[in-house]
Amino acid sequence: MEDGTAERIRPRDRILETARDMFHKHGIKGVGVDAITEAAGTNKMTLYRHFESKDDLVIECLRATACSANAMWQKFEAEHPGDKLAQLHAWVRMAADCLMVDGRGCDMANAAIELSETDHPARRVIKELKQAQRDRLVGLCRDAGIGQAELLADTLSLLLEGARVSLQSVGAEGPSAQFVRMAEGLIASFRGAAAR
Amino acid sequence: MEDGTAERIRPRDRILETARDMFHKHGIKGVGVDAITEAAGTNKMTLYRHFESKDDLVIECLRATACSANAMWQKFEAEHPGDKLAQLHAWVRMAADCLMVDGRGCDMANAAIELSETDHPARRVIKELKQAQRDRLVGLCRDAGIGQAELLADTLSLLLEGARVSLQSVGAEGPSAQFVRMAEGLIASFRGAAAR
DNA sequence: TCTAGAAGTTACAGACCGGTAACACCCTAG
DNA sequence: CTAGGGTGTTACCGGTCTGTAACTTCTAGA
Repeated sequence: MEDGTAERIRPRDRILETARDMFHKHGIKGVGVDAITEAAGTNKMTLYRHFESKDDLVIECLRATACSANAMWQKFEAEHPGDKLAQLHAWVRMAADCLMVDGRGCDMANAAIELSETDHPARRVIKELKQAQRDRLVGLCRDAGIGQAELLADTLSLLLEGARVSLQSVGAEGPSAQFVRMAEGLIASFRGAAAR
Repeated sequence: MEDGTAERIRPRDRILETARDMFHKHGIKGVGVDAITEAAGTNKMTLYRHFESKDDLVIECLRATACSANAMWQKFEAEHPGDKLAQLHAWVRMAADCLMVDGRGCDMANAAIELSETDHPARRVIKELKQAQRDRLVGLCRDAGIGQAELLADTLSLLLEGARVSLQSVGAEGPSAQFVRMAEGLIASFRGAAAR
């Protein structure tokens, strides 16, 4: 009984995973709950037994995305324990890989753009989770011994955010192609300013 | 007859202007043609007499946006004739003002995110117009006598793009607040590198 | 003043949306 | 074996969406 059934994931998790994937690819308003449940091999009723509404599902997807991001940060620490500068370079490499493979932007940012209503419940969550990621990057820069850690972290944040959206509007041959060079140049520049 | 009727703009232009405003505020999928025509003080039939489809209207709106951007560039040249460096600083100031006053991102980028279908007719137009703006900024940097003009222009592009989306996700107190300092620092740094 | 074309009005088609109700089913824990 | 909770199925509600048809009204120009 432990075999075979182990293959079968709980419907709630299937829905969540499928929804994340479809929201990411087609946008939130671009995919309906029917399409999600069908792709997840279940039905609408089961979705609404596990999630209060589509908005609720969206929020849960965003939380799952933040959770994945957390795992990424833990991987940096595991691969370069204690070496904060190496972790920063790993962050740049991860960001670049993300640009190469994905083609579509950050789920949080995309959601923020799509859900333009200022009082939309997801906006609170997005702001909160984005703020947490920012704090994390600032902390990493500071621990790497960089002066003006906030400014570097914010600049890198904007560069990545811009690269992800530019990738969608201008394309892969656009400004985003230079992301790594920009990021590494900035880090070197900020490190040099501290040494001087 | 020239008075009074002069106030009344042609329905097509009213629709176009209203659509631009509403698409900008609520997104493309967030506003229907009925809402646009009502806000423009006309009706759906008139819209479909002037535009083949909603997609066609969207494309026309994007072209109008690009046209406004062109006017901005001409203003730079008019205010600082021949002084390309001053024009570059004016670009930074304009971008910052845009961040302050607007709160919502670039129409082209927003549209690219929202219209995720890779074969959507608007995507061609977006790519084309964004590419033109990029070329323009590269040209300005080069004419300002900056070495690695492409790299500076692309970095500034990504910074602005990132600031506009960050403004929507993290908020005004987020990384986008430092945009001017970042941009001016970059310009100074690239100018310094050329002088050295 | 007459006329042609532009614009307004109403109604509708067909599809999709989020969300719910009622009921049948299956599988597992006891 | 049985009871019950999780799941699947079907049908439906009210609303909104893009787009069209047929008809009336307005208005500018000759």
